[in-house]
Amino acid sequence: MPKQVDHEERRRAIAEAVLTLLATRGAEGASLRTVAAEAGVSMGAVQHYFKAKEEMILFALEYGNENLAARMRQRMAAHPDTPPRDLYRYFFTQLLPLDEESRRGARVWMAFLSRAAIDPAAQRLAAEAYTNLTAFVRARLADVGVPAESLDLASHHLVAVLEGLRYPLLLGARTPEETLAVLDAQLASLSIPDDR
Amino acid sequence: MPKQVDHEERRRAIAEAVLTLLATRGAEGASLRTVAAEAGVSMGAVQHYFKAKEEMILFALEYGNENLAARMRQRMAAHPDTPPRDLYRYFFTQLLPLDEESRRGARVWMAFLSRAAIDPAAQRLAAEAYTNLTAFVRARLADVGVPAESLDLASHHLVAVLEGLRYPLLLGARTPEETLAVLDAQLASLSIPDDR
DNA sequence: CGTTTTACAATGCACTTGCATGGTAACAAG
DNA sequence: CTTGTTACCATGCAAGTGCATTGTAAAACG
Repeated sequence: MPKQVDHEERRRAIAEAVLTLLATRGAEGASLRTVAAEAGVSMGAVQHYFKAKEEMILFALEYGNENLAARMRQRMAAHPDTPPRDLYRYFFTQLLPLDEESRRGARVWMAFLSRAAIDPAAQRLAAEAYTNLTAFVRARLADVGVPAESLDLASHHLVAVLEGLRYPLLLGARTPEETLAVLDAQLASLSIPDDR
Repeated sequence: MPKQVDHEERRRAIAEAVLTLLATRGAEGASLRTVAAEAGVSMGAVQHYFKAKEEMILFALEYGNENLAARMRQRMAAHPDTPPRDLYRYFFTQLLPLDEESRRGARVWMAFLSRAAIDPAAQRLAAEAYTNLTAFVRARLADVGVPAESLDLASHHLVAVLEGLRYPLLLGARTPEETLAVLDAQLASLSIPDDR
């Protein structure tokens, strides 16, 4: 066997380039050539690791999702001593495009959605991402004592608010203050027991 | 002067074709040629009415927004005898992709958003559309007696919920029942006086 | 050593893209 | 009838697209 290369590592590096291009230049901006240039490799390399463009895009989107989820878990784990009550608002604000990193994520997610509206494979991926996010939010709400019988509705409701706050904020139709006010109102409406 | 043609009418007809293509084949599916074919005219005709593709797309998006707003107003006006209390939930459900027409609208709006993330002109248009929608929702909430001091927050909150319910429903990650349950929960949380 | 498999690189191809150009047909104004 | 303006249509073009093909260098294996 020839040159030993970490296959998956290379694919992830290319996926990073795809995500950057999706965020900065949109879906049309991610061609085989621009991706290769962004990743600093030749077009042949990209073709070597992905047999078709569709596979490349889908891999990048999936990678982006897993990566986001991993970073979230990592951040939650980085504060093991902080009680859930103090942590969960921080977690939810991380899902809003308030800094450059999450702005990029929101842009990628928009490109993802617009593709999912057309491409069934992307649609399945996006639906799965929604399911995972909802499950995660549900677990956070359970952490802070939202009663079991309202967990379904509360998590659906909160995910909708988070999703709906994202785009107006990203486009500048809302200020961060207005956005956070709505988030706080939503969190306040949850039936959280205030035991110390 | 030559053949008398309703200039604006032709542009709107082409805009309809653009919206159809955006909804069915996404942003990449709306090329000058496909638009011409969808509208049943030659490519030269499209070029005659729009000097550049960007102008065509932006016009179509603007037209789509105005059209949606007009249809909404028309539907509200079609029931002049119904009290606001009974009308406003109907109005809000119309903004969710529950039937084919509003599903098309939601798909167009997604294409709009993904373009707005890249193109500043589209961004301005989209931000304006959010502002208009929020103002309209605010007026509806005022109609049903939401107190003045909570109108800002309530309208922002409700718009976020509507926006956030749209995409998971469109992608099949939520059922219509789950979606409407969240909407009803949001409406129930408003401080509406229940006079008689 | 030689062979084989992997990891690219370079180029070519058919196709689509937005746009420019040149022409033509129709109709109103003089 | 002539002229001028409008409303197209047909075609051409450079650039970009995804993908196939071919070539090459390197390293593990016999």
